[in-house]
Amino acid sequence: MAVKELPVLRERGECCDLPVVKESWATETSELMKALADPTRLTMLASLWKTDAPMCVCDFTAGLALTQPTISHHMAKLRAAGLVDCEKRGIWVYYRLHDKLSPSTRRLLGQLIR
Amino acid sequence: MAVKELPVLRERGECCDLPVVKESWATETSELMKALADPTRLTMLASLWKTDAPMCVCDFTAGLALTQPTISHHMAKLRAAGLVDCEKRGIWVYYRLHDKLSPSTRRLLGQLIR
DNA sequence: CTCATCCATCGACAAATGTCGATGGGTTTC
DNA sequence: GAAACCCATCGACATTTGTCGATGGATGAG
Repeated sequence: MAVKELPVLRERGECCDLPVVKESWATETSELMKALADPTRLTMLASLWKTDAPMCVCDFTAGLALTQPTISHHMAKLRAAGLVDCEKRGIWVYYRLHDKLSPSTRRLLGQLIR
Repeated sequence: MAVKELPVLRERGECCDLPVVKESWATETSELMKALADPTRLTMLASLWKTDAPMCVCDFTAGLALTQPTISHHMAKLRAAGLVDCEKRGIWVYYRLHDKLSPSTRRLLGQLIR
């Protein structure tokens, strides 16, 4: 609540410099956050994380109250973000967490899903 | 790429059960992710994280190529997400990271910002 | 008091996003 | 073959989101 130590006294019209934050970091990180910023996608990721087994689109269509195109749409976003990988096997398409997730991304998911 | 161990043979029309993922967790976590899913807000958070000093709206207006209402709008979102706190002091409104961030949220930000 | 500065809010707008129904391609079973 | 199933893509639509200009309140300097 209370600001303990105020910065040096302000002069009107003078602003503090911002620390350097790389624009590429901000855009790339926001892309990852966008992929995670949906309850359906989080649920799908958490399911894949917990079972640690490949699952098909129809599994999510059955478990979540959403149509098949919607599930495919969300899976495509997770795939575009590099979070998920898939393999076609017969009639089914098996999705799983991408096995080459960077350690930091894996830690991130672990923290979120716990 | 390759699915090592396939689940038990599938029957057409039969789907696997999803592990239990609480809906409240998904919606709450997605709210946090939405707050982080924007390059401007990430930059502002990283600035507050790195300087560990309160900063004003005009500082960000000067440092980022955005108008003052837009900066205020983003700050309001960060505040609504509980990530940021503010205190008015004279003409200025000082923003800082919320000092009562949960440990998990603090770890999360630490991982993102590095 | 008057004016300049900082800031939040409002209304407007374009762009992005989540969802659906319809369609069609692949694949297996009959 | 023919039919049934799984899935991706397309077009459409409503909602949300990021941005801006305009406005007004609050506060301090002159």
